[in-house]
Amino acid sequence: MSAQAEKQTDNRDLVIERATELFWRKGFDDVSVDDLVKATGLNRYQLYQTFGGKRDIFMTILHNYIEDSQTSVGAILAETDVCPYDALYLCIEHKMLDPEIFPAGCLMCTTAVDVAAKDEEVAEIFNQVTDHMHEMFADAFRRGQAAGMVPKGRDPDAFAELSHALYFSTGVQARMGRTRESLAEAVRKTIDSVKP
Amino acid sequence: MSAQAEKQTDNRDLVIERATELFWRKGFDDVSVDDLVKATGLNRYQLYQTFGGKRDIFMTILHNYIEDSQTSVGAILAETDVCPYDALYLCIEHKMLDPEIFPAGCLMCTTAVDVAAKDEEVAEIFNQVTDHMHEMFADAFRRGQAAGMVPKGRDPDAFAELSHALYFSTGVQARMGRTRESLAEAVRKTIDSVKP
DNA sequence: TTGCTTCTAGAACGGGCGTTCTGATATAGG
DNA sequence: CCTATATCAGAACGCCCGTTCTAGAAGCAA
Repeated sequence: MSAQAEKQTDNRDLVIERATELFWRKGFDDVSVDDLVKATGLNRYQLYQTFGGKRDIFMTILHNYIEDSQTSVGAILAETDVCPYDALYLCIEHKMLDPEIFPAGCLMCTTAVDVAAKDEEVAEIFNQVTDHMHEMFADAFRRGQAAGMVPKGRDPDAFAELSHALYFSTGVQARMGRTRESLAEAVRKTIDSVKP
Repeated sequence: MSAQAEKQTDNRDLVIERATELFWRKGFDDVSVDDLVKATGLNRYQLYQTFGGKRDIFMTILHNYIEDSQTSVGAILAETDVCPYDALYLCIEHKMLDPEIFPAGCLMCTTAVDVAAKDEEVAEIFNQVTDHMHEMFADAFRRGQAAGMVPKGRDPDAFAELSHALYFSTGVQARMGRTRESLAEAVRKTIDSVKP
């Protein structure tokens, strides 16, 4: 019983992981329920019973993806001996420039363009996530200021906005055929050029 | 004959304008041929005879959009009495923050995420456009340096990459429910914070 | 008017979608 | 072993898509 429950959990996590990979790479519209059946190993019956439908599966993996993103970005920004600008690069590198992920970009970024534009619920979620991420980057910058790593005169909110800009633009450019190396160098160069 | 030819041209331009508006706002996949028939006033027969099919219509309006973008961005960057950073803001404002356009974002940006990721021809076009835009921004920066408006020590390529980053991220954020005012202020603030 | 070409509106077609249904199969309790 | 419940694979359904086809209206020269 306990072993079975555990196996169920494992399965669910694995299913979410496989579905995430699919939506991330192809975008919501280009993933069919057939694709999900093939990728997850679940049949239609299980898929509909467990999640409810295609959009419900998507919402589940989206929430999961957001939580993971916030956790990993938070962990990188929490490193007290890394200057905020370098931490920003590490966040982008970790989320989008890993060869395992590239050129899928960022699921939030892709979803923002093709789903959020026509789905208010998703748009509202993204507004909240964006606000939260903004605070995380601004806080990291303030900690960097307190630690004397970045000048006190700079505006933490401006740093947060710059972070968003680099993050989202990397998510777009990854999907439009630019090479990983070229993109990584561009991000690195841009950050270096605005570093105090 | 000449009047008819002129009317034809007018019609074609109008058709392209209407189709562009549709694809820009909704994205390639969410525009049906029925939508195009209703929006353009052309019937299926004319549409297929004139352009060839949905993807051909899209490629036509995409090329047209790119040409217009390069022209208008080039014109803004050519203003010799505006510093490159301010010109960058004006470009973004003109292309994406106009209330007439907002919150459609940028057609290239949207297409990059949902079409270019699965269409090599479109990806190749975007690589060329991106390179061209990069040169335009870098050149403008060099002219600004020559005119003494920005310090000679800064890297024009880094400025061009920053321009891309702000441009693309604005294209994403416009479509995810952020208000025009908030986005405009964010762009303004980010640019100000990295200005020398 | 007649006869011929051009254009029009929408029906028709084949295919893929998300979702639901169903008859066969596996599993578990008596 | 037998029966009842749970699970399965995929057939079926209704819908919308891009594209093609077609019967008839409109335009026009003779």
